[in-house]
Amino acid sequence: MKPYYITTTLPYVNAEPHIGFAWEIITADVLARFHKVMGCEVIFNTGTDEHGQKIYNKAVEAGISPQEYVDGYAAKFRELSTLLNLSVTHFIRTTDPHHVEAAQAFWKRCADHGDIYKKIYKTKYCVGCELEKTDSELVDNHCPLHPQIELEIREEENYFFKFSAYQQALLDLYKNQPDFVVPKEKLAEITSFVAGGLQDFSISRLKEKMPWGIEVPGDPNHVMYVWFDALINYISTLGWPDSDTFTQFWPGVQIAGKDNLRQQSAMWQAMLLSAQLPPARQILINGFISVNGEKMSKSFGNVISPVDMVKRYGIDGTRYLLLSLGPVSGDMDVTWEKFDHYYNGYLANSLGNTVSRIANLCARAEMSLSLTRKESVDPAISEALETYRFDLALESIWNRIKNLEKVIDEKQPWKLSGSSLELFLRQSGEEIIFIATQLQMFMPDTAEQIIALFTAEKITPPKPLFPRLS
RNA sequence: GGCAGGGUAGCUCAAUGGUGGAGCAGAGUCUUCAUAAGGCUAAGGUUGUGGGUUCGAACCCCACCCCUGCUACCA
Repeated sequence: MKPYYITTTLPYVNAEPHIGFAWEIITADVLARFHKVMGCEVIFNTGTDEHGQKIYNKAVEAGISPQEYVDGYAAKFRELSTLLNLSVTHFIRTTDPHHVEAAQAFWKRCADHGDIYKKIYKTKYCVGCELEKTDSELVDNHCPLHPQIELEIREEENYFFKFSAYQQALLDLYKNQPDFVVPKEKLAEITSFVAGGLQDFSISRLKEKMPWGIEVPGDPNHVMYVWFDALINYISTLGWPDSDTFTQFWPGVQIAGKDNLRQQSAMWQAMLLSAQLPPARQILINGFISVNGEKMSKSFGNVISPVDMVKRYGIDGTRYLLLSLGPVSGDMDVTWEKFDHYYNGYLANSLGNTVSRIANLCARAEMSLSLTRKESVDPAISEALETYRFDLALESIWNRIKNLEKVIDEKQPWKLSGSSLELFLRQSGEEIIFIATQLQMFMPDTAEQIIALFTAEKITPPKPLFPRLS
């Protein structure tokens, strides 16, 4: 069987699971299920990114050990698989012992290849905040919170990765593989970034200042910078360095948010090249979800969590609403009102109601139809999924539902009887089973329920699949 | 500032040189098998602005206005 490997990015565990990540992982799930249906052996990876300064600070703040802190969040992210009915096969935590070993082995390979060196790293420090500041945080080269205080320059010795050595190799990769990053605007963006010149980046932190990380091999005074360690999960989860699974499944497809473009499609690829491993097969970049035109944030109080969505719309309702949002490449704006509107229109009134109509007609007729399921994927759907247009795939399914509704109105089966009624019920029953079969990747439970309903010995009037919201 | 993408019906978007389309919302109408669901019909656009090329422009060219993203060490 052909191997197919897909992975999400690992969410950083300093907050509750976010709707944007739910979107990312649901699209990954559809791709995983799709490839499985197409006959591939599938590995679907996700997990949690657990090291670094922010987590360390939060743990200290909460008065618990970093490990306790991340254990709590890792459990919550693991629950997403159940919450959203995901076909995840691998869940990796960057604190897993195997990942730690793999990260150290990876570091050694980069070092052996001559791509890691020590350098004095200058940081800007605001005495007012007692914090290091990055350039992007500064206004006019001053801390925005303490503009009257001059920033101190502090120096520390860090390990650096020779990112700059991979400029040409990355440009060649983008050129030779025009679908390496999708959508293509993002490939253009990363190409222009890399073409503009690369600076080596620091990949370690002094342990005495920030101990929560993987120890640098051969230097107990340093831990790896969280990015360097986290990216390696994509192969450590496959058992790298010593594993047949790795050789069989790598390279794979990576899904990431647009804020991750550079890390995934440039830094990580350079790291792989340095370790003399093949680059990823493809990076799929998705946009952000905003709420009513505003960025989702706790301070605005407008956060929509996947848990809340599932409570209101059910698992498959949530999956549908997120998948139908639109081309995953762009940003999408949502509101609860819009979600309700689409839920009622597409799920309750269209799909759910059509299933009820036909099932009721069948039940009244008391005929034995003996319908059976047939596995097949509509070419329109595989075509849409090859280009990651989840919205178009769903649209093509809903066109069939709409058409079925038209046929019901035209044929007026409630006025039919005998063989003409049987013919109608058989045809529409087969059509609804076909529709449900197409829905399997998107709404697995709903699909099974519909198929079970219509392949039953005796078809009975069902409960509403998606009760209308008032 | 530079680079990239975009501005089409009230809303979300489709249509890349040949009579501007769909869904949703709103209007009218038919129907009752169904979750007060469904079908049909009509209406709705000077395609951001100004110029140009062309027999013909939403589409190509020039200028301008507006929106979004990127312009590296935040995980």
